[in-house]
Amino acid sequence: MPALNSEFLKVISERGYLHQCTDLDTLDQRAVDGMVTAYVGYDATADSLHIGNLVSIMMLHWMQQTGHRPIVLMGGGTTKVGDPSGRDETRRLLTDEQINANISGIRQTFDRFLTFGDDGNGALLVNNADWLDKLQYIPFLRDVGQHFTINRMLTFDSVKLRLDREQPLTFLEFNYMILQAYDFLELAQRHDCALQMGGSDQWGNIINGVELGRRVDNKSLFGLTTPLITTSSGAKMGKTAAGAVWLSAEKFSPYDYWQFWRNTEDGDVARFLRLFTTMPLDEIAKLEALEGAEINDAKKVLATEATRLMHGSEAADSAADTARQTFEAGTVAESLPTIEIPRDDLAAGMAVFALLAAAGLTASNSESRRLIKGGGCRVNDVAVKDEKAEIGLDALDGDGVIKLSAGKKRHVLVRPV
RNA sequence: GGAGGGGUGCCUGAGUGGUUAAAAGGGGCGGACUGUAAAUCCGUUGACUAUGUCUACGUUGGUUCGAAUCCAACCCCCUCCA
Repeated sequence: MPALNSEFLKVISERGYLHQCTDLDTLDQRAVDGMVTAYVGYDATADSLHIGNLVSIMMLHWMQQTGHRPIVLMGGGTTKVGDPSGRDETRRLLTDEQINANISGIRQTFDRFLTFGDDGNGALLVNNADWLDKLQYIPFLRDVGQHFTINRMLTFDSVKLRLDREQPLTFLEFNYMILQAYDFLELAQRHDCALQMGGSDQWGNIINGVELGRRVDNKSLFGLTTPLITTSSGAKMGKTAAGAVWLSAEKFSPYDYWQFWRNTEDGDVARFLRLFTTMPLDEIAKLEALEGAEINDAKKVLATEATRLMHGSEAADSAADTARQTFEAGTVAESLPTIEIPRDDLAAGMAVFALLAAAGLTASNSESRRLIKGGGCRVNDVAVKDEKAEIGLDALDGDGVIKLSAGKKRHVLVRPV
């Protein structure tokens, strides 16, 4: 790879965000010559983004930090179609209300990473429903559709894989790549956007946009993708006991978020520090040199820094402190997740398995019983042996709470009210 | 429209009348070992205050003492033909 000259691409490349680029040298020169405008699109399939979106968010962040202008494209229009990439099944169709609610949930995340504004390199947030909803079918087919051949569309992974696996692909979904390509064209025309970025699974969709720009407006547009982030043992990143790792604090608490990063595999720590924190590379290099149990120190830095970016310093420090008290000092941290239960219920005696389920540590009473039978449940750090065990007010500790644990890592405080 | 194949638990996938809440693997959860890591080993993996009851093999009915398994209708998917 030739040496990069632009600050933007240097950072992107050194920190590990760069996977593929349509024309790296020319893009590099553009970024040296002046401000580049780039976008990443996010479909509104849920009311929060998740950890898988974080790489591209960080890339937008660095882009702005290095003097360029990021655009966040909310897929209010494309969500109505559904991206078939990487899926065997048609996406569930969402209503307009759901999509709009999801968009308002998602946009909050970006305030942490980008500075929005109309002047200079202030970030923009746009919604492709603004132009897609208004499209006229025949004019669109004539203006845009003529530039796509079915022959070529069938060769893209998003389509090809589905057909190869003999899974149905609806005509609706088949149109997704055209609409995404058209988005790029619109953003190029409206905001002089020259670069689309995204995950490696978006490569096909992205180059369609690049080609459409050249054919329709004779513009030279660029595409750049990030690698799919997996753990060093090969698993897809971002699955925990609770499901996906969400970015919104409502769906996934800062404490859980901190814990997620704290439990990173050894082999991933340095890579994740580069990708998911803004620490200088030389400091990361120092942490990377740690070996054995000392890697835990690097993991704590990773957890705190990543949480700081997402939820702020206060939440990050608090999560780190809660973890320290719980795992290292062996004390009961007041800031652990807490559930409240009626004092009368507790006074009458409550089955531990019911409490586990009520605390959300298990999904059902049956699961609670299995947990207890397997020796995985503790009350105030004492293992519960009898699956029918009950506890009452006498289980309250000096602070008036009960510490309930499922396994070694998941703890909840029970507070009578 | 015609012919054939198929729809099983979170996923993949066995099972063609009865010890089948359904083999096996994956994933998840818990335990042991550790460093809140990985690897490995062990246990567990429908619900219900529970030696039992209920719900579950696309849907709805039927046959039978007994159905994921047989029959009928319907829904959905795939392949080939028109």
